[in-house]
Amino acid sequence: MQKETLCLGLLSLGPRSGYEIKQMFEGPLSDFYSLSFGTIYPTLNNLQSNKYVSCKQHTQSKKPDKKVYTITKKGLELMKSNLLSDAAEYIRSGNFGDQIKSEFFLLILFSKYLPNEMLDTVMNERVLYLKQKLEQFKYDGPIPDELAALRNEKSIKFIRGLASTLFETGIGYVEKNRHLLKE
Amino acid sequence: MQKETLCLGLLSLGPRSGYEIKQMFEGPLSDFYSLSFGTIYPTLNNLQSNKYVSCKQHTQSKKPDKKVYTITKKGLELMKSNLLSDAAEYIRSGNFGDQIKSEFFLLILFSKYLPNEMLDTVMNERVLYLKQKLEQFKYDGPIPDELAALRNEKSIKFIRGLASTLFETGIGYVEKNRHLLKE
DNA sequence: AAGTATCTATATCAGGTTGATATATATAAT
DNA sequence: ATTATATATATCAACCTGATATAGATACTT
Repeated sequence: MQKETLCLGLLSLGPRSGYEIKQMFEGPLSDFYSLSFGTIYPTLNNLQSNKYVSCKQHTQSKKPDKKVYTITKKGLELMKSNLLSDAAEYIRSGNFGDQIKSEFFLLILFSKYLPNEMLDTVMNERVLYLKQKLEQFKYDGPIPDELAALRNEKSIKFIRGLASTLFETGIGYVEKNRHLLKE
Repeated sequence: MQKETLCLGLLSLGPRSGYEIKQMFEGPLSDFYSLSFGTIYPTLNNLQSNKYVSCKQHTQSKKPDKKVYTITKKGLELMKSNLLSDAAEYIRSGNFGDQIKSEFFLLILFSKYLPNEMLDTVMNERVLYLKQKLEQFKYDGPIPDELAALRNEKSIKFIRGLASTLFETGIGYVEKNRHLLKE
């Protein structure tokens, strides 16, 4: 998916700054997709100069200006149109898998060359990480209003459920089978 | 993990050409990690000029030479040493998650802007892909000798089991809950 | 029998992305 | 008082990817 379409899509969920978009990629989206500042900021500037988003500068005393972007009608139309062609391209290409780089997996793959202590630490930290992530996906307590609206979105519900199930399964498998890597 | 360490690690499983390493990334490794030709070939050349791998040219009549690389003792030592520092860095960094770019996830996230037919096709193709992958991970029939040796590796058994469980869970969830995205 | 497509096999490179760094201030912790 | 962390935007070298070039073998199709 083009970075423009992705940024427009995120802005369609509500007005946000570049910094806040990055926070989404580092938080709830981190297990699915990510973009760096070096991509986000130029993309937003480009979208703005083509009138796909509008920008309100929130001047804060002696802090750098906070630029909050809002998607325009023109931007929403472009997003919908691009999304459709992206989906068509996804089908056409035949690449239905995800692009993944897993450091953890590589460490497991070559684990016979690692001391047992190191392998244990890697496993412990990974399981801890997965459990934290699971809690975040399952969390149903109070959150800021603008995020609460997202909770009711069908796609968000579906994704949270999928992520929870997968993380639970992953944790269970690792805890049950990690001993197999030693012995 | 450095590309050198990764290539050495794969060559530690048996001698291979650059093309064959790429095939591993497109096949069984595709859901965990990948490198492109533009990275693999220069890396192998670099490893060779530093004597971490040796190279045997298999001249085939009028086909381009096939360069089969074998890890050296020096290379194995470098690999083990790098692996240890990579594991330490994994712990130190605090980044226990994987780097993921999932086109499928983005299409689901923005699925309310997609026509139902398109969403159905995306879902059908994705489930089909997951089922094929699952079969590959579970497959226990005859395979070439050099691959059969890998089957007995503890790490491979662990990973195949993990992948099978996760794919099964993913397929089950999508089939049971995909209707929630419409309505 | 000729033509098309796909597979093996290596190599290079433009273009795009990342990860690091720079800048500036506020706040929390030590 | 100092250090570390968080907010906030921007830029850029270094690196990686995806595309393209080359070249012959094999498979299939009309």
